[in-house]
Amino acid sequence: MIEPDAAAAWRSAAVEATSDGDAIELVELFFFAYRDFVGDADRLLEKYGFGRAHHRVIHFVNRRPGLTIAALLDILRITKQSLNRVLKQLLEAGFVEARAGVVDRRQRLLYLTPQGAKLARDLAALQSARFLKVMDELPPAARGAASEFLFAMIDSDERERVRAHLACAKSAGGAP
Amino acid sequence: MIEPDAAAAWRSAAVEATSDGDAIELVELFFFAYRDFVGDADRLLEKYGFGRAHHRVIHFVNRRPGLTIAALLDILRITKQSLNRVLKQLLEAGFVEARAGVVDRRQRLLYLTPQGAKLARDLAALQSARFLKVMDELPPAARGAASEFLFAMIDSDERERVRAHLACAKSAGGAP
DNA sequence: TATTTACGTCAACTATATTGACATAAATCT
DNA sequence: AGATTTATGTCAATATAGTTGACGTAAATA
Repeated sequence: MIEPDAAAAWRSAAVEATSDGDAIELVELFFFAYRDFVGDADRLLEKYGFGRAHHRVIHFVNRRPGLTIAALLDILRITKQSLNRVLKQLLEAGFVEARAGVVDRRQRLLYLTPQGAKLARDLAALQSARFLKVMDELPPAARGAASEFLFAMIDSDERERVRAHLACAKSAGGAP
Repeated sequence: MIEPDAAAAWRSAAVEATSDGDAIELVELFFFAYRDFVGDADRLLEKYGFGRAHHRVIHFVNRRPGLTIAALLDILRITKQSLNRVLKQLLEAGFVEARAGVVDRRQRLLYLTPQGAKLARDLAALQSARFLKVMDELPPAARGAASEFLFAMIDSDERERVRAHLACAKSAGGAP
């Protein structure tokens, strides 16, 4: 076999150097990959009458219980008015709850209710499943490269913040 | 040095197997990476009064000159009414032109005008630049893995179509 | 006490998508 | 040739997710 499959062909072509044409292909692959990636969750959210905006709130509150409004706005990069609309819906529907901050009572610390936690688990399971399947399909040597690649795609002046977010979420999610 | 950087640490952790927790990290990295990736183009489009929807049309018409409306709808997965709004703007602003199909005169074959082609080049340059920089930062062995990873992230029943699209665009873009 | 901070809210607007109905011209089937 | 299907355009109403700007309130802080 001269060309086992197209993915392998791209790979071998890109090992030495990456041309401008290859980069455009990556642009398109990224577009299609993200489209399908969010599609999984969209179908589940529809059953609850929620959209992607609700998903993002549920996701990040799940990852960092006790998140403040300001911190969430900083992650999502939207205005408080825009967040407030979806957050209000999630609060009223009983998926998220807000407790007054203990150190600073102006802050509203966000937590998922059991119902919200279940939806978060279901959504995470869908999206994790895609990644786990992908990692299974990929040769072992390429697996770590995926996260390195995604991390490198983030604005360099944002990486430290993302790294801190991941580390914080890891400790928050891990210990009881 | 025990831990040169966080990306390498994730890599070594993921080489053997990918856990559920790792997958959630990938979900977040994908979110942040896509957010920053589209941000580049957004800032340029703003100067023209265009949005992401216009970008997608310009991108795919540039990649496949002579694309029909139906083919574009199939790629973008939106309704004709939604496409029509942005397409009309692009036609009126002189970035895209439509010629009647030669074999089937009902079809409107889409092409970029010189002005549209310039914007397409500028947008592509921005997004390619990010990928080229990323590929430069990544160890050579990880470069091909990026496209393999993105391709694997696409719905399996869609991959053939995407592969065909890339092959077609490659030949269309290459020859004069 | 004065000011700043964290957050909520009302209002108007934009961009992008949807569904549904209907129109037209060209291709194709019978 | 007439009937039907196909490719596309268009009008209208609606939904979601975002924006800017202005104003309010309670709590922390200078």
